[in-house]
Amino acid sequence: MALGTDYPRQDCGVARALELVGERWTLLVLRDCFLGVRRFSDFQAHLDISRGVLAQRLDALVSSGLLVRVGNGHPSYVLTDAGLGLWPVLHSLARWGDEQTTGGRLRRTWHHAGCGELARDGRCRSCGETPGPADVETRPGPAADPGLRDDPVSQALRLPRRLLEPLPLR
Amino acid sequence: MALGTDYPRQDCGVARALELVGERWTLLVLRDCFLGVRRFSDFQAHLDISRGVLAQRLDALVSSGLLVRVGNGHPSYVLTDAGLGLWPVLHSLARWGDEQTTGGRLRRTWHHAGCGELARDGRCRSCGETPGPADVETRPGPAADPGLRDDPVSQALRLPRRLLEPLPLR
DNA sequence: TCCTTTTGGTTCGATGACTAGACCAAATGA
DNA sequence: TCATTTGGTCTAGTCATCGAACCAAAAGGA
Repeated sequence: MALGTDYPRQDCGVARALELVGERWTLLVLRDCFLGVRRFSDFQAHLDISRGVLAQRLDALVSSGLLVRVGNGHPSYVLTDAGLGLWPVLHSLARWGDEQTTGGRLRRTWHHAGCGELARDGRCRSCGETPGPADVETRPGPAADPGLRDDPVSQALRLPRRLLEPLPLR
Repeated sequence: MALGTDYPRQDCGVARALELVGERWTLLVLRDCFLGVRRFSDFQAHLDISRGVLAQRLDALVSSGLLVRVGNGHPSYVLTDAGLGLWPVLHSLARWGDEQTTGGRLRRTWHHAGCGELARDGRCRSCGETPGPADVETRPGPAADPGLRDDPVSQALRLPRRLLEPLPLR
């Protein structure tokens, strides 16, 4: 890997993970994948990321096997099993970020679909299971700021959504 | 925050979290804090990080309230409650990084002290509890590479260690 | 079919971040 | 008291990221 992106002499899973997902924007691209974003222009509209960096991040995620490029023409980018394994990381990171900056109120809530809300450790408060991302539903939470963005992706995310399902755009 | 480090127009806990801990090296500094590293020179010896960036990261972590500087002379850097809240993130990230790069064998294992090994979701396989970091013990795992480093911190981490306790150095 | 628009990029120059290495003052230890 | 360690700062060079312009292929409409 290129200088400035790897940690070659660290014997630790955190360092190996950060070589795959530690660059600027990468975890936000993957978060969007969980939310149902799949196409280049939708990532761009939702993230305000420069096109060059977005192209480089998508390429890197595909070549490291976290995303697959689906379709010949204008492709979709879809999480692989390796990418799906990041769900616990992204869920705990989202919760911690909200806790630090809103005093515990969430910008977005996470639910075991048809059951109960998820606790901090990812378990359903109602049934005690730890659902995978395909069984999780998300909704805007009490600390959401609807005035911050108005792109089509943000609009679609104002309704309850099942994770991983493509957003109803275009 | 400086340009290139924040995500000002993202209404999401992940973005807020990454503004606090998303810069290069920051999560590895915090990982070292959980492992018991507390002093500037020990971070430097263990991380091979440039001194300027290490100083900037420690300053930033102190001013965002994730670390406190303890002592007048040569200070120690110790996790606050806010910093301790990152334990689930770092544990799941370490596991995922190992899974991606060693085929599931761990570079380091995590145990509920005096009880059982931790599962991927942080629960003790033996008693079912989810211990906080103060009750977790860590040991080199089957995928550890003892030839990679030979600094004093790495040597101290070859024995079982309780998280958060200062390493027996100097 | 042709024409237009959208999409998915690439390329460019400017700016900001990270690097290794030199340097230094205060704290510590003998 | 003196030498060494520690915890930094500073600098010049390299690398990454930025916004903007540009472009070809794909998709959609007449």
